[in-house]
Amino acid sequence: MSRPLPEAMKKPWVARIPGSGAAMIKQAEKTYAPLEVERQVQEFWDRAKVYRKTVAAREKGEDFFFGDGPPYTTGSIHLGNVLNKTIKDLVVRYHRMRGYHVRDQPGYDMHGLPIEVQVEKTLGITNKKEIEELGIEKFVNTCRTFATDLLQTMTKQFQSLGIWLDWDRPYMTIRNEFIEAAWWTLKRAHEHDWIYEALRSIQWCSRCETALADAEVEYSDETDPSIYVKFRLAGKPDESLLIWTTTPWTLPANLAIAAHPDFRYAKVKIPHGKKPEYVWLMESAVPDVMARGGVTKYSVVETRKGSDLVGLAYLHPLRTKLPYQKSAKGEWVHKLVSSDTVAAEYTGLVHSAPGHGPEDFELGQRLGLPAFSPVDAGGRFTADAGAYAGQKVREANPGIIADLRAARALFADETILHAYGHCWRCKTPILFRATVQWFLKVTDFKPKMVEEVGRVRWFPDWAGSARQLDWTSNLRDWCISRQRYWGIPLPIWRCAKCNHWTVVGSAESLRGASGYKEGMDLHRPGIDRIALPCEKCDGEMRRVPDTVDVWFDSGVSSWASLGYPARDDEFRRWWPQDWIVEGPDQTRGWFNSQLAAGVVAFDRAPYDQVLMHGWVNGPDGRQMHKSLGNVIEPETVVDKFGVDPLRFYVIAVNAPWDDITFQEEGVRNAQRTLNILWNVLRFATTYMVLDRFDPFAADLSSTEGHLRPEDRWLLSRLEGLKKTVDLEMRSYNLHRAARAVEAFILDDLSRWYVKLVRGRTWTETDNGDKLAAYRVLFEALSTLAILLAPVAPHIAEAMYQRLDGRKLSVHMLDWPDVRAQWLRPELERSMSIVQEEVEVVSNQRQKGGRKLRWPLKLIAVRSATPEAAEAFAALRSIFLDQVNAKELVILEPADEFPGTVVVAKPDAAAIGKAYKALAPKIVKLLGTRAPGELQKAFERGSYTLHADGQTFEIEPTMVRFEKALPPEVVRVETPHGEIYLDLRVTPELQAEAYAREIVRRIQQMRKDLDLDIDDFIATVIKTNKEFAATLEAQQAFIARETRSRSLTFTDKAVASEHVVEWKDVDGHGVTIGVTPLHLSESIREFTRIPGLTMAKAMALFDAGYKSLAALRSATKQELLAVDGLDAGDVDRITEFLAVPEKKDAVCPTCQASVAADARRCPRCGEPMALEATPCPRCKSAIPPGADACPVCGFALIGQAAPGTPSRTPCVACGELILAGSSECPSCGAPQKRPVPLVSSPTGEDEAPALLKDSSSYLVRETTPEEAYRLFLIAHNTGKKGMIITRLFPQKVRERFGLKDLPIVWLSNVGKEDSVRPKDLEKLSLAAEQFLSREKGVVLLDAIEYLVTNNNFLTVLRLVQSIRDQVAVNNGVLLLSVNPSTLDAHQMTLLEREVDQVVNVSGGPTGSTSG
RNA sequence: GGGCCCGUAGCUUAGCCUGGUUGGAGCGUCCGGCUGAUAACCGGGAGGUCGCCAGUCCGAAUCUGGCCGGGCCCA
Repeated sequence: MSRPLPEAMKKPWVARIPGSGAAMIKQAEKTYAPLEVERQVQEFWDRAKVYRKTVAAREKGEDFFFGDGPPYTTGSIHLGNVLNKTIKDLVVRYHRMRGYHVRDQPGYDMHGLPIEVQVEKTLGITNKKEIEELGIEKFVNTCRTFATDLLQTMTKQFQSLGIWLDWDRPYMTIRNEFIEAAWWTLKRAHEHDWIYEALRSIQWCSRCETALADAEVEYSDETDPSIYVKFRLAGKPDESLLIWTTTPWTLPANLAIAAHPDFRYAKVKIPHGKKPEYVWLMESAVPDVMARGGVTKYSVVETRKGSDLVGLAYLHPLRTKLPYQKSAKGEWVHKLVSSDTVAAEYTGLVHSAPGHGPEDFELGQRLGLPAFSPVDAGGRFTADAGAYAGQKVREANPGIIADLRAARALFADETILHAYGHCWRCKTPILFRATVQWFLKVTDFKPKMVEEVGRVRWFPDWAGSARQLDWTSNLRDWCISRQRYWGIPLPIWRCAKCNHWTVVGSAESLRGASGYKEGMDLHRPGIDRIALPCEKCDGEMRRVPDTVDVWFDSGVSSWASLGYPARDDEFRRWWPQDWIVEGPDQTRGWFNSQLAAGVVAFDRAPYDQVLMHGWVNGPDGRQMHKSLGNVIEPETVVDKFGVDPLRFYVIAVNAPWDDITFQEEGVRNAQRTLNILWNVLRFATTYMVLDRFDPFAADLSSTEGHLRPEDRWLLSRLEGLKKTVDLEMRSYNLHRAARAVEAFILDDLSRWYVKLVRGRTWTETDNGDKLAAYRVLFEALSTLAILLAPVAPHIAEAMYQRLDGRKLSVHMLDWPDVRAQWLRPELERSMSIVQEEVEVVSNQRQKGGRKLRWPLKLIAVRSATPEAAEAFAALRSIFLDQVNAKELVILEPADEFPGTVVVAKPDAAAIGKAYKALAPKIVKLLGTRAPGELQKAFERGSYTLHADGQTFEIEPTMVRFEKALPPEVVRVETPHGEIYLDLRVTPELQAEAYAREIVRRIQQMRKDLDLDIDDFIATVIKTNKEFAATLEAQQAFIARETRSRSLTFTDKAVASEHVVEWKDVDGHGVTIGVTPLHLSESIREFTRIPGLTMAKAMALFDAGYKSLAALRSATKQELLAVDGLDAGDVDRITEFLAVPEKKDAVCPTCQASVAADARRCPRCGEPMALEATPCPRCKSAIPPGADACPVCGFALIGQAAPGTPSRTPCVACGELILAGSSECPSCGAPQKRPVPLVSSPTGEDEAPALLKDSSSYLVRETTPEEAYRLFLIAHNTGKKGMIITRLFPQKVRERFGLKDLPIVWLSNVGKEDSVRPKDLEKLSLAAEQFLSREKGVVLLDAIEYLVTNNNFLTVLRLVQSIRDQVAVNNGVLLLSVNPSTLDAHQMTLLEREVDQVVNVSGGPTGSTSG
C-alpha cells in the first residue's frame, strides 16, 4: 500500500457534459447521521417535488391499484401503523421501480363512535340527550373539525416516516361522494332484497345508546355473579327447576326455561329436616352443583329425558315484584321448553329471556313468546321491570340476588371471571336487548363471499384459507343501523302514513325534494330535514334517523375512492384493487366489510391479493397497552435511531405476517448495518473524488480486462443478491429480501471486498486495476441504493445523490434485471473456500501468538479436494494477502513440508525384551543416530550398534520412524485440506513487522490530527540506537505509508506539533513526532494545471506559493526563479490562469451542476432562480423558470429544460407540466392561454400576463377564467390576494390550490364567512381593509350578482371606491364581467373606471364588442 | 369449547415446506486481534433437554398424533 504521489491528481479536469446536470461523485459525509440524512432528503423531496415527478414518470406504465385500508383518525400513530405503512410504501415503491403506474391514494376512516366519544369528552357531555340539547348540527360540525384536524396530524406523522402516498388527495369517508357511494351500495343491496328491518336481540352499548355489530364488540375479562336459581314448579311447592346464570338482571325478563331434549335430568332429593326439597337438573352435573350449593346429603330419586319434562309449568321467583310476570300470556310462558342449543354445562337448564339473549329470542320467536325487554336504551330498567324500574341493569344485580335469596330461590351464589363483550370504543359492558334494527342479509350471499375468499390470493395462504374462511363461514346477518349522529346517514326513507320504505341511492335522487339544497352536506341533521313524497300513497316519507355502521364506510372504499358511482372513468380504469395489506384485526374488519360490500355491489371481492401483516407487540411480547406500561412511541424510536433504521428493522426482523416483539436493540442493529454501508460509501467516494473518477466514462464491460477475481466475485454475488431480493419481494417475503441485502452489505461488501481492494484504492498510479475496483465498488453501491430504496428510502436517496444523480431521484430508477452473464458459481465456491481457510489461519495465528501485523514466511497447503486446489490456484494472492504471508506452497500428496524430518523413535519395549537392563542406554544412543542411517541399514536387514565395546543388533521392529515438522511450524486439518503455518520469525520479517508497528502508530497520530488522507507530514522518531537501526532499513516504507515528506531519526527531544511517547512497541520505547505540512490543498489546486506534476507542484509550494491566487499575483520572472520549474511550465501556468474558470451554477433545488445561463435545471425541472426577475425589455416580472417574458414575449438567453421539450411551466405555480395540458396536475390551475404572447405592450385589448401595481383591470369573459389566471399569476409571484365571489369558497380553494386565501363569499345563506349581496358597505370595508393591510390583488367576479341585487349606480360606486383604494395602496383590482349579463351602457360605465380592459376572444358567446 | 399462528442459546431469530455432516446468525457476555470506510470493525470462547410425550423411519428441530405454554380471533 502506498500513495506517495497521487498521479491521478495530474489528470486534467474532466468536465461534465455542459448542462447535462449529472452530478459528479460527491464525497459522503464522515459519519452516518440518520436524522440529518433524512431531514436533508425529505427537504430535497419537497423542494424538487420528487414524489409528484416520480409518479408522473410512471404514467405510461401498467396500472396497479393499491388500496389503502383507512386508519381511523385517532390523531396519533403507533408502531403498528409504522409497520403497516412501511409495508405499503415499500411495495408501492417497488412496483413503481418495476414500471407500474401505481394508484396510491391513502384514506382515512373518519366517522363513528370513536370521534363522537372524543367530542363528547371535549364538550363535557356524556349522553345522547345532551347532544340533542346542544344541537346535532353543532355536534356533527365539531366531529368534522375534530376528524379533519386529526387527519392532518396523522398525515404529518406518516410523511415524516418517508411514506410516499398521495397525501394531498386522501379519500375521506366523510365526503359527500363517499356517502353517496355507500348509499348506492345499500341501494344495490335493496335491489337484491338484502335489506330488511327486524326486531332482534342484538348487542347494545348502554352508554353510546346504540346497537353494535359483532366487529364492534371487544372481549375482555369481567367479574360477574354466577348464580344458581330455583324456579318452583307450579302446584308443587317442594319441587323446582335449577338454572344457572351470570346475568341476574335478565331474570325479570325470564319467560321460559329450556332443557335439551336428549339430556338426562335428575330429580334430586335434598333433606331439610322432615320437609325434603326436590330440584331438577342435568344428571351429570348433580355432584358438582350440589357441592356448589353446599349440599352434602342428597339423593337422586328419579331421572327423566329432557323431552319428557317439556311443558312443566313454573312460577317466576320474583313475580311479586314484577307486575308484567303476573300478566304475561302465551302458550309457553313460564314453561319448560325444549331447545337443541342448550349446552351440557352447569345445570343443563337454561333460563330464557327472549327479550335479551339472541338464542332466547329465536326460541321465543319459535314458540310465540313475547320479546319482553324491560330495559331502555340507556341500560335502565323500565316501568315494566316493576320494583327495579329506574335502576341500571348491572347495578341491579345485587338487589335481584338479595330478592332471590329472600324468596328462598337462591341455590348458590358465586362469582365468575370470564371474557365478556365490551363496546369497542367506550369499553362499557354490552347488553343484549331486543330492538328493531336494519339488517344486511349476509346469510343470503354468504356462499358467494366464501367462494370469493377462495379465489383471492392470500399471503400467507392461511390468512385466507383458514382465518378469513372461518370468519366468513360463520357470518350472520349484519346489523347496519346505529342510533348515532356522526356517520353516514342510513339512506332509508319511510312513509309516515303507509309505512312503505325505500332506499335512496344518491343525492341526485333527492333533488327537488323538500329540504334539499344543491350541493348540501349529506350528514345529519341537514339530511333529516328532507322529505320525499311517498311512492305508494299521498303520505310523506322521512328518513329513518339511524346512521350506518361505520364498518360499512370502509367497505365501499375501493369504489368510493374512485368517485364511483358519480363517475365511472376512474372506476373502469382501476377497479378492482390489485393488492391490499392490513393487520390481523381486519379479518373481521376491512377484509370482511369490503368482501361483503363487494359482493353486494359487484358480485365479487374488490381485491385480488391480500397480505395480512402481524402485530407489533411491546418488548415483553405482549400487546402495547398504557396500563401495562410497555408502550413505545414511534417518535421516540425515530428520534433515537432514525426512520430508515426503524423501517429496516420492522421489515427485516420477521416475516410480515408474524408478530413482532419490538426490541429497540434491533433498531440499533439496523442502524449499525446502515452505518457500515455508509462507511463503505464514505470509503469509496473519498478515493473516487480524489481521483476524479467518472463511472460513466466507461461501462462495466469495458473495464472487464482489468477485473480481478475478487471483482468478478463481488459482481457475481451482487447479481445473486438482485435475484434473491426480487424473488423474495415478489412473494412478499420482505424480511428475506431485507436480510439478503443486509448479509451482502456486511459479509460480502464490508468484511471481504473492501478489505481486498483497500490496497488498490491507495495505489499511486492511475491504472485500469484501480479503475476496475472503483467501477465495481460503484456498481455495488449504486445497486444497493436501488435495492434499498423501497425499504430505506432516505439513505438510498442520499447514496444515489452522492454516487450518481443522473436521474432526479433513486426512486425514479428501474428495478434492475439480473445479468446472468456475471454469475460465477464456481468462483463463489472457490472464494468461500478461501474465506474459510483464511479464518482457519487467523485462528491458528491467534493460538500461536502471531498477530496479523507480523508477516508469515510460508504457508503450505495440501489440498484434499479438487475444489480447494482450484480455489488456491485461482485466488492465491487473495489468500496470501488476507493471511499476511510471504509465500504459499501447494503440496502434492507425496510432498512433505519443507524441513520435515524423519525421526527415529526407538521402541523401548521391543529393545527391553532383547537387551534387558541395557535397553535405556541403547534407546538413548539410537536417538543420536541419523534416522537415514538406520533406515538404510534396515533396508538390508538390521543395524549394528556399538556401545561400551559391545555390539547390538537392532532389528527394524525395534525402531519406529516418524515425521517431525520443524519447530514453530503448525499443522491443521481442515475440510479442504491440511494447512501448514510457518510461524518462525526471521530478521527481515521482524523488521517489516516493526515497521508496520510504527506505521500503525503514525497513522493513529495522523488521525488524531484529523488530517486529510492526502495530507503530507514531517515525521521524527526517537528511540534507542539498535531499534532505530532496524527501523532505518524500513525508512522508505514507513515514509511512503504515512505520507511523510521527511522521516528522520534523532536522539534529542522531539519538538513536533504532535508528539506521542509509545512506551512499548514490542518491547521498545519510541517517541514519535508528527508535524502536518498543510500542503495537500495547494497541491490539489496546482496539479489541475495541465502538465504540472506533483513534484513541480511541491516546488511551487516550497517556493512559498500556496494557492492559485498566489500564483496569479506572481510575475513570470518570479515563477521562473522557482527551483524545478522550466519556462514551459511557467507558460502553462500563465496560460491556465489566463482562461477564466467557467463555473457552472448549482441548482438551488436539487444541487445539480447546471450551465450558468440556464433558467431551469435540466435535472429536476425547477427554476434556477427562486424569485421573479424583471424583464430586460418591459421590466415586468418574469416568473422563475419561464423562458420568455410573459408580458412582452422577450426571449431570455439560455435554453429552458432541454431534456423536456414537451413540458412547459404551469402559468400559475411554475411546475413543469405536459405542454397542452388543460390543467396543472400540481396546483390545478387552468392552463388556458387565450391570447398568444406577442410583443405589443401598448395593445389595450391584449391580456397582460402580469399585472401592474396600482392598476385596475376589467376582463370581458363569459366565465371568469382569464381573470383567475391573471390573479393566480400575481398570487403565485408573491402578491397577497383576495377573492370576492359567488362561488363556494371551498370549491375555489380546492380548484386553484389556494389554501389560506381570504375569500369573501357573496351569499344570502347568511353564514359567518359570507356577505349578503345587498351589504355593499360591508363588502367595501372588507376590500379596503385588505388593500390597506396587504396591498394585494382583489378579484371580483360577481358584478352581475351585485347588479341584480342592487341599484347599478351603487355597484358602480363600490367599484370606484375599491379602485381608488387600489391606486392608493399599490394594489390591483381585477373585475371579471360577462358582457352579456349587463346592458351595453352599464358595461361602458364600468370599463371607464378601470385602467385596462382585457378582451377574451373566442368565447362561445362571442360578445366582444368594446 | 372451536379456528388459526407461534414455541430453537439470557434476548431477537435462521433452518422446518423437500428428514441425512458437528442446529446457523445477530445482540449481550468473556478473551484476543485490527487501524486512513474505524466514535467503527474482525476473530475466538462459553452459552442449546430445538416446549413436552409418543409414533413413522436406518435416521426427526424438520413428517404425524397427543399434550403443555403464549398470542390472535371466535363462542
